Amino acid sequence: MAAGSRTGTAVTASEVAARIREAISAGDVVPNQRLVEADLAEAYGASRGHVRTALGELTVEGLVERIQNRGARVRSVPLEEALEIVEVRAALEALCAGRAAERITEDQAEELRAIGRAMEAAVRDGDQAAYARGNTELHGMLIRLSGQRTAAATIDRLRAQAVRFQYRLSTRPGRSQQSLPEHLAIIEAVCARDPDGAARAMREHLASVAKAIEESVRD
Amino acid sequence: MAAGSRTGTAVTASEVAARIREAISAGDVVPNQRLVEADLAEAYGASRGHVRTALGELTVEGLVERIQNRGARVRSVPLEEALEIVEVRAALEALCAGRAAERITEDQAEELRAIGRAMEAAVRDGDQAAYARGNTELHGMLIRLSGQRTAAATIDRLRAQAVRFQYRLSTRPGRSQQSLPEHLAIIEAVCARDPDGAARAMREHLASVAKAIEESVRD
DNA sequence: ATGGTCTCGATTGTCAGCAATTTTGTCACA
DNA sequence: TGTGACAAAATTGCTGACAATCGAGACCAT
Repeated sequence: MAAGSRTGTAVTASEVAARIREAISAGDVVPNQRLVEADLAEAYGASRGHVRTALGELTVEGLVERIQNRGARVRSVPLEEALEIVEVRAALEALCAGRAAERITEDQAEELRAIGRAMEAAVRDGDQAAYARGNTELHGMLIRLSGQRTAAATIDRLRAQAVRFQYRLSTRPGRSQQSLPEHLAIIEAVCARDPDGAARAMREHLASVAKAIEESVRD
Repeated sequence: MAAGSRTGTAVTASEVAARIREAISAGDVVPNQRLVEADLAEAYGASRGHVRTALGELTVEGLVERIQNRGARVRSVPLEEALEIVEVRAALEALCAGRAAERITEDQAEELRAIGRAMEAAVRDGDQAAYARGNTELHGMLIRLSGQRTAAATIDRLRAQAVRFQYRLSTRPGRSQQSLPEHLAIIEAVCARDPDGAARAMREHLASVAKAIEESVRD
């Protein structure tokens, strides 16, 4: 609905896919919501054919579920699978954290510490949005520093699937107080160029995330 | 070419995708080989539209590369990326091996040991095909035992991408002699219900695979 | 021979329309 | 009121035709 259609511009299938991906990430469309081809086509100013192929892409990526003759809906990821995803992310982000610790330069280490300080400040000021931003930056920077493109792509895809749980978590009161020391431990280990320590700290952090997700669903 | 078209049966897009996946795995089509839509349509007895969506799927999976107006080709995975893939697989299969060690029953342990004995016999008899079969069974069984569906799917997808290097490796003389003890160590740790040991043994095994791949390309 | 331009064939990309299927709405009847 | 049958609407699935694009080879001038 928020999406206007610019007349004249031809919107490709991958552009449509990107828009839908964003809409899912932002929570504009919720799990199990139907994605009607004709509606999307009008909303994004694309042909139905392009919308169709976009939905195909998203199905392979695991964001969308399709049933024969019944159309596409946003896939609803069950708790059990979300925990699996966090487990896999733990393995991969631990790998990345270790590699990052091996490769980080002094300038980059200072940048990482700055993120840590910003997150501390955010917790002190109770600024949830700033904390979430720092969280994203931290994980993103470690993945970038690792130079592991395959792991990066895999993590991205998995995170997109579990976005609903991530969202729940970040708005949970007291969550940042708990995770801040975990994040600082990761930063410390990476800046100390301790690969094993960094990997361990990352695994512990994501184990705590898994636990928090489980608790947040119990309510 | 080997693929005949059964007249009368309607071949769906995912069936075509499966056939092409097989063809890539089996080495019937080689990297950089063009995949012409009309040819595939005739070979598999499908419409061009179905072939098109199949190629779309495979592109998202990373098996196929598409260039605007120039069609699809089998993606050629560079060495550097193949090593990244093995690294990611190491992290994920180590996770699976650990979980398998936690969950394995006595019956399953005996089955695992049987695979180990078969692999020993294959090396003794110089039966490369049997060894490769055991290798596949072993890794597959550990992944299944772990119960980690997300990791399983990810590993599958990655392995399909790097299949060319796997193939090179298995035909390399002396390779099985080197990897047999690594495999046996994994089996032993899993059957001893030692998760950390199993994970470590798996990581070491895949580090050795990475090294062997690098060497095999240098020639 | 070399380089440039042009044309043609091969191939991909796109669309509109129709067929098939599911869902929704209506109505008669117990 | 509830239920089943049936018609109508909505939606997806598919195909065939056409437009757009690219590469190869012919042809020509230098």
